[in-house]
Amino acid sequence: MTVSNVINDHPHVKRETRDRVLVAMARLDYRINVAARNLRTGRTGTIGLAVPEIDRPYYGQLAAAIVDAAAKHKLNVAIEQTGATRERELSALALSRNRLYDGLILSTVGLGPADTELLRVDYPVVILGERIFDGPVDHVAMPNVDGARAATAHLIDRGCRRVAALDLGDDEQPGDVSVSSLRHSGYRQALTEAGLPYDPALVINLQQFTMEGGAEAASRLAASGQRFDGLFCVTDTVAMGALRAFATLGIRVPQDVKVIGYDNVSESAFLVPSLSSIDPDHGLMARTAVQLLVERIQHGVAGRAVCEVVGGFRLVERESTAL
Amino acid sequence: MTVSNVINDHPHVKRETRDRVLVAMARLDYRINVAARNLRTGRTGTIGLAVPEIDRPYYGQLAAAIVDAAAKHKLNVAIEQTGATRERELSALALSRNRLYDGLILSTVGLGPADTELLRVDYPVVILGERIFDGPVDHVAMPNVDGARAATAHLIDRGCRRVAALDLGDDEQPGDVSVSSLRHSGYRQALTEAGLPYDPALVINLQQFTMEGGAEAASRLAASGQRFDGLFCVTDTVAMGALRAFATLGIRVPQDVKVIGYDNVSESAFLVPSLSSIDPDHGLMARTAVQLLVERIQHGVAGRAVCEVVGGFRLVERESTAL
DNA sequence: ATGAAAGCGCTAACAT
DNA sequence: ATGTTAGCGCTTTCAT
Repeated sequence: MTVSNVINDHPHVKRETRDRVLVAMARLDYRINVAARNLRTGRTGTIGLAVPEIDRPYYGQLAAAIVDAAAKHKLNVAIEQTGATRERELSALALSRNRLYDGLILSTVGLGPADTELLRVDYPVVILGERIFDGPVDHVAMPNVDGARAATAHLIDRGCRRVAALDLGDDEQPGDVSVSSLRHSGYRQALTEAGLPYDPALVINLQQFTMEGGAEAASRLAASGQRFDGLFCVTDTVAMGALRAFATLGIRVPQDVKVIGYDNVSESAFLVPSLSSIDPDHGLMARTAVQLLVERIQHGVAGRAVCEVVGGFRLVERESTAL
Repeated sequence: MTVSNVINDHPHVKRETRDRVLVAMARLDYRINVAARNLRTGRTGTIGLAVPEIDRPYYGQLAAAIVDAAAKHKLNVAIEQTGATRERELSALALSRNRLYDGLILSTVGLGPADTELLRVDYPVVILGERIFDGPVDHVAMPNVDGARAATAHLIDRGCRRVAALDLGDDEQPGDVSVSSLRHSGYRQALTEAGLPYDPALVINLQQFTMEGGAEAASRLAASGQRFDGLFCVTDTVAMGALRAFATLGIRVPQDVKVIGYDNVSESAFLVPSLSSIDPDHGLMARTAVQLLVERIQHGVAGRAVCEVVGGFRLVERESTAL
């Protein structure tokens, strides 16, 4: 017991006793058994992070920020890949429920508003991303609508009059709060505010939010014969694919078309041309998500009212939208 | 006990009994307590993955592959960021020693040959990367020398006669087996084999293996006044920075300089110009590393002789080295 | 300031 | 096929 007190830095241990214990520990090459401690305390010291795919720049950079933020609370981070499927997002939830993790940060993409009730669980969860509003758990959201509006307004401000978009358009159910539909509505708002018409022919539906998807959609846009002088892309990764496709097609950026993305991943500054983007401050989002989770872990799941945090953003102007 | 047998799919449970147990479990919303199982079995079902930074494309893509490979063995993956420092690589080792993980895949960058003995631990470890040869643990290595030689030979084959390199040069201790020095020696070998002189003025030392580092080093190379018509970069990420710097400086790729990288990260195919690279087959490396670790976990750390696996590679030709 | 007792929830080994 | 016993290594509680 005194050994336990020494290990956990409890007071009421005589200096000399502590030293004797420490010497013995060193001599025996003693290692604490984390599993036994977990069983006894009910805590694991690990939080789960479920993201669609860790090899996408956006999630990689988010994960790095979360690992750092968690380390400040002495928490480890276990990463789960959900492949953006509803099923595997639910299975990530189940793992936490098994007390493998003290809490879970879940980047929702597959879960929809219909799944709200499934999130009503008795252990700490923070949603990072969209698709579920007014759910039963804390939520750290990006300024999707405002950011997309600012991005589109920036294109218009730079003289674009036929602004296209690569996203999922209005393809989804009403009431949809996916990242794509939120950003899409920001795009539409900016057009309206500038007195420009919304032309569905300028909205190209992506197959996936990847570089491949962006390149393919941009090629379809160019092949459609529609005139366009600006392009809003739902993510920087998609924009990267679009820039590549335009280069192949001989479409010059920014001379022929100005392009802007969303996320401001670190690659964007190094593209040719460098990519203008909306920077939602990943670091702050990560710190906030971890902070909210830690509060739930420490004060119980019902410790305070559910809260919803929406971050700010910054418009980063680069070559792809230069005059 | 019968409940335990049902949970673990043991045989010798009557069908009817099993069903009764399952019904009761559902009714009580029973969740297995992983911590208790861990304590009893001595396994956690989680392996650790320690990489310098998860937000670098190379490590992100490696991590994704490892998470997938581990999932096939029903293992979770916890990610540790070491920041490429020796100290934090050692601390990742310590965490596993505390039985937090069943084993550890360690991407060494900071640990050197002098630390070989520190790896002589009594739990499963696989080294993924370089810097420690003939160590006491299994090792999955890349074909650094051969790959770099093939990359450089490709530049020469494309007509380059003054081939520069961005890496750490010969700056390090003799006997160094860092990724950089291995690739550097491949670069030199290719020059020698082609009968070209090795010119230290064409080797620019990187501050860091990042896009920023690559851009800065490429600018220094251009500013040095040295003529060069080819550039071997120690990683694709560094090459991405170099391509960006050349664009800023008005140096055309591939007309003025041909550029090749190493790693074949997925971004490389989408750059403008797209980047030629050496593809070391991350998926295979990841599967091999997990396989080796699982064997150690299942059959004990001393189950078989230490083994060293070096993967193959593929030269991927893209626009940056076109004629 | 130190220690004795109890038990977290599971499963290996051993009856029955 | 099912049940009993014991104990993994720690920490909370309660003596001393």
